[in-house]
Amino acid sequence: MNDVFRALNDPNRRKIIELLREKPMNSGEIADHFNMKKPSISHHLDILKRAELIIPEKKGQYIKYTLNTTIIEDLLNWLIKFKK
Amino acid sequence: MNDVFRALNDPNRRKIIELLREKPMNSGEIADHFNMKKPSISHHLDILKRAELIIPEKKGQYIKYTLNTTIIEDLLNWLIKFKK
DNA sequence: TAGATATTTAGATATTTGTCTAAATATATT
DNA sequence: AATATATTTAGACAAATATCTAAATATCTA
Repeated sequence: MNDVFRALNDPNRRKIIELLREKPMNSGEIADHFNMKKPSISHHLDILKRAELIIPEKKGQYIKYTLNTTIIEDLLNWLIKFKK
Repeated sequence: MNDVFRALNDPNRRKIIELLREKPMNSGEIADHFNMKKPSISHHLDILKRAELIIPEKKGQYIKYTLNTTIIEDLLNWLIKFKK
């Protein structure tokens, strides 16, 4: 759960997962939505990957990133404890 | 939403809100559950307060902290977008 | 009012984090 | 094989963060 909170604790990374909610993208397409150099995007993707919030899939010279809703589900379950 | 994610991005602060889920407490009682000095607890409470995850209420010389589930609700709603 | 208890503020320090540039790796195309 | 495109790795640096000790503030009680 630590990695997930860490990953979500950055507005750029939250924006990335919001983009991937629409459709899977490669890192170049993601980068087009930001004023940030590619290596920084790569760094953010790495943190999201380690939290398993996104799944990379090699497609030739590209890597397609897909949102992993399973982890979101886990987070929802953690939070639901507090409701009431 | 930034302040909320920031506040939750620390295991000690998550433990604090888990404690407050059981019942409201003052900062001394909270501190008893940690190996941390009082000023550090105060710092964490401040971050949780700024995120409005906890509500302080002055009770004489104590301050009683209560969990604010409204903000948890907001967070749940933000996350639900990603489900499915 | 003096002393005790609860909490915060201030200032210091070590660690973590986000970003950059430059270079490396991997795959595709000509 | 040489060049182009996509992505990552390495290394540097400034800013943010978590913790501590010491001191300040607020309230209660004798």
